[in-house]
Amino acid sequence: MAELTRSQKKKKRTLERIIKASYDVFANRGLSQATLEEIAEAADIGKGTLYGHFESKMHLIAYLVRHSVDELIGFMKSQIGKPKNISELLTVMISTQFEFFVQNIGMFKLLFYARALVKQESREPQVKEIRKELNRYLDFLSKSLNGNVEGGHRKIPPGDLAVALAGTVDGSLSYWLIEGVTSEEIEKKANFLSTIILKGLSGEANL
Amino acid sequence: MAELTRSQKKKKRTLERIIKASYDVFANRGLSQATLEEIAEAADIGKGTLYGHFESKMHLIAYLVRHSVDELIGFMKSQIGKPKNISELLTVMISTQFEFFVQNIGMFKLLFYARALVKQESREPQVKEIRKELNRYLDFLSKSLNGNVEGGHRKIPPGDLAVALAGTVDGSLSYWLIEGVTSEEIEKKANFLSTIILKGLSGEANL
DNA sequence: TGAATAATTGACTGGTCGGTCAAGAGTGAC
DNA sequence: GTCACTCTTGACCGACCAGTCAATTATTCA
Repeated sequence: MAELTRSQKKKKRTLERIIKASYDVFANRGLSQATLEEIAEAADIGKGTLYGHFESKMHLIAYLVRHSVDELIGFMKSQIGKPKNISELLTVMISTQFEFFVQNIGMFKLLFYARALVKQESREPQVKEIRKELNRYLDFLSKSLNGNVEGGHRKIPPGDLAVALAGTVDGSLSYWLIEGVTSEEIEKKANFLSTIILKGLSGEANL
Repeated sequence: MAELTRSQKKKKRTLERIIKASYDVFANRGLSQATLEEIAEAADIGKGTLYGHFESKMHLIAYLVRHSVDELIGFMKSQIGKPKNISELLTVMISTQFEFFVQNIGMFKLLFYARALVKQESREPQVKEIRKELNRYLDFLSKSLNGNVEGGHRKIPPGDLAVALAGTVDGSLSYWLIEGVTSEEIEKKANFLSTIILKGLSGEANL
């Protein structure tokens, strides 16, 4: 099953280097500013090698978005566990999201840029796929909010709740990053914000 | 004072056309994808004319960001008036922000792209100015939250409140735009979100 | 009117960068 | 070893685009 030849293993290692380098370069330089030469340089490989792994720059970006969403959802799942009531669930979901992004600023920036990208008209077919990935994340939040609560109909459509959650976390983070707030400070501020949102949501959520 | 020659009036009209066209093109195509040819085409002027009004593409972007922030702050000021308590103030500030952006999606997108831009390392000196503009908006929110309330110290630093406000509104809107939600729906959803945030903030704000 | 000044134009240029591909290096099987 | 196959490479190509500038058109004012 996992019998990889030396050649395949080498290729896999190269791929991993490409991914790591891509996150760094895209996060620091932006999707458009980042060049494939920069990425190749950062990954310490030749530019042509990139095309052995990805069809185009946009395919690479789409891959990274999918990868980020996978990681984010995976981490959320691992943290959500089996909370007893919606209040607990909301607390966990908000703080987990903050935690994940603070630990993975590169992914946060990438997803932020992706959110900008899908607002633009584009001839690139990959953009549609990227939009799908962002919606997949919202769907995951929706489902989690809907499924993990024991009975009782929701007054708030889960989709709206999901947007409120994701939007608040992402929006706040995006402003803090502009102000140059440090990770530690963000952690503290995020805590305070969690409380606020939680209070608001809980009240409305017919807790 | 306002004695403009015909020549100056013409130049002014051209400038207005450029600004209008720039918003359209930048909003729809993104800061990088948008080309000066497209903007000139949309404004129905020659490309060279752009350089009679702006030193460079980045200067144009910086101008638009400043202009958007001016408009946004102006509109907020006109709506805030003299609310009696913080609850009223918060309600007005949240809904006003939503209203402004729903009415001016182009400016919303531009400011969103600008928020992405300032996260990227860049050799362009104009980017620093754009960052300043975004912070100017946060400062305005801070000051409004701080100044317009009669006595009583705040438990929450106004700066954090400002980020919570702006972040929530911008973040939610950015997700709704991805989902393709219509203006009417946004207005309704925004209302609901206002309530949530308000409840959360008010509780915490020691109302 | 006509000379001076201001505004506008769009063909052109130089640099950048995504993508290509023929050549080379590494690996595997015999 | 050696042949076939896979992976990697970076010089090169063509498209694109910000920015320039000499020529053109419009305005001003005497």
